[in-house]
Amino acid sequence: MFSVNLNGREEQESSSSMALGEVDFFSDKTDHIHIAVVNKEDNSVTPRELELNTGLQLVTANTGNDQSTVEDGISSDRDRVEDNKLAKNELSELQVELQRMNSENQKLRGMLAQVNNNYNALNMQVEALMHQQKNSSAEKRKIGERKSQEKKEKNVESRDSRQFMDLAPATMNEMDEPSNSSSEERTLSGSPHTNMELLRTKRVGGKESLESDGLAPNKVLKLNPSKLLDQTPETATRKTRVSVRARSEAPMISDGCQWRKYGQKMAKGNPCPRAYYRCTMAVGCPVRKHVQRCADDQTILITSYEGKHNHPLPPAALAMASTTSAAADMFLSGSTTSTDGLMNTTFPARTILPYSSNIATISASTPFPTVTLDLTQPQNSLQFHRTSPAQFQFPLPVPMAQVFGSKFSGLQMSQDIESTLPSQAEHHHALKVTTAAITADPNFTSALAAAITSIIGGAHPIVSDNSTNNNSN
DNA sequence: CGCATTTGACCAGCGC
DNA sequence: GCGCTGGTCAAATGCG
Repeated sequence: MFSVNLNGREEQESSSSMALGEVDFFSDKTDHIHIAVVNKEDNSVTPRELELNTGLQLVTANTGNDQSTVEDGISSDRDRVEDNKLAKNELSELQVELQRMNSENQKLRGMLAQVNNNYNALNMQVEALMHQQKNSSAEKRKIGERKSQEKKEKNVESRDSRQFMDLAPATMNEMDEPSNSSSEERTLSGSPHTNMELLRTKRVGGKESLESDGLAPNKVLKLNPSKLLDQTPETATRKTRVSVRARSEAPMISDGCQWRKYGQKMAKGNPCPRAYYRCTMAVGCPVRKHVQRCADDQTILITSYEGKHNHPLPPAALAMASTTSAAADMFLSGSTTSTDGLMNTTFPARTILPYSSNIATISASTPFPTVTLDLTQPQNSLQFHRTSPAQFQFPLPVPMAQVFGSKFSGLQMSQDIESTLPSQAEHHHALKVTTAAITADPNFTSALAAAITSIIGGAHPIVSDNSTNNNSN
């Protein structure tokens, strides 16, 4: 026996002079309930059939006079009544759940839209910054050229030679083989895209033809960061260096790829030698990496990756490759939607990057724009280094952001703007989980793969297989 | 013997 | 022009 507060039409009935009534739950109909309305004054019973909303409005509560009394009814139908009530309760629960999920979905859509807006705004800022830097460098170059021309003008009697110099860059642009480095450099500053293509073309057939699709040759090092920023995303990604700092006693972190050591040098200011490795998983793979211990803390292993794999990667290598490639691509692609940086991976990083809660910094003060992933910070301490007076911050793709989580020290970029996107607290838990996994797991690749797998819900078969993907070193 | 590593030499960029 | 430095090459060496 319980009281039922009925909304709508039945409530109107209860508020009338025939307030007391009986609800007949024995009816077979689910949408109609027979109510025997009892007149208070003469106790006459008037059978009524009301259309009841059997959905969400049922509330079990005692409401004093304004209530309807439900009788147990006929004992032989008691089971059916119970079943009916259970079904209705279940239905209402499902509808409540559905509503809750809908509202949650709406929230998520809103958040996604907000993040997309932030991302687009940030990309616009990056592009504006690049244009600004490009213009300023072009002005400086013009000034420099003018000064040098004025110097030459003192030595050159004929004015015609100066006019020739002014025309030189445009002319050189159309030449296949620039005759000297200075003119080449002028050419490079003219049209970034064309120039990078030119560089690539020049290298093919040379002694480094194997690397024609790969790393920056020494000539490319002449390019300053502003020029690098002007490159096409595809080319720029190859020139971008992704550096990973991790604590490890091992001489090299296991990242799932096969590497061959081709050199070792003592670097200035560091007692530990720097080892040079190239990827040997495919002939002509342009990917290089440098491994060096930190001078300050020799337990920290600094691994720098350059280039893009030209072959399929094993699952264990996929995580790192996707992460580093996405980092480089993220940094240099601006607003492009190209997934070029993820080439040869089956890991659709961008498709699983709805949110990002991490702040990162990029260093463009080096010859290469360098993305630094710092895994040495204490976990869950959301912080980033400030090693340059001005920096530009933007969110990371989720594979990096969530894998490296709050350990991410940041990407530093010597620019004059600073903006910070709002972090989203709901990701902190996932970040803690993944970063904790990395911290606890001595095998870097395993932790990466496991973390990413957990992030994408196992949609991609990233499986850590240490026995088959061990590093050759 | 084949492959990976080591290591000195070489090259190019850059600053003075 | 010279020296320093980073990066790469290739012969020598080691290892299974």
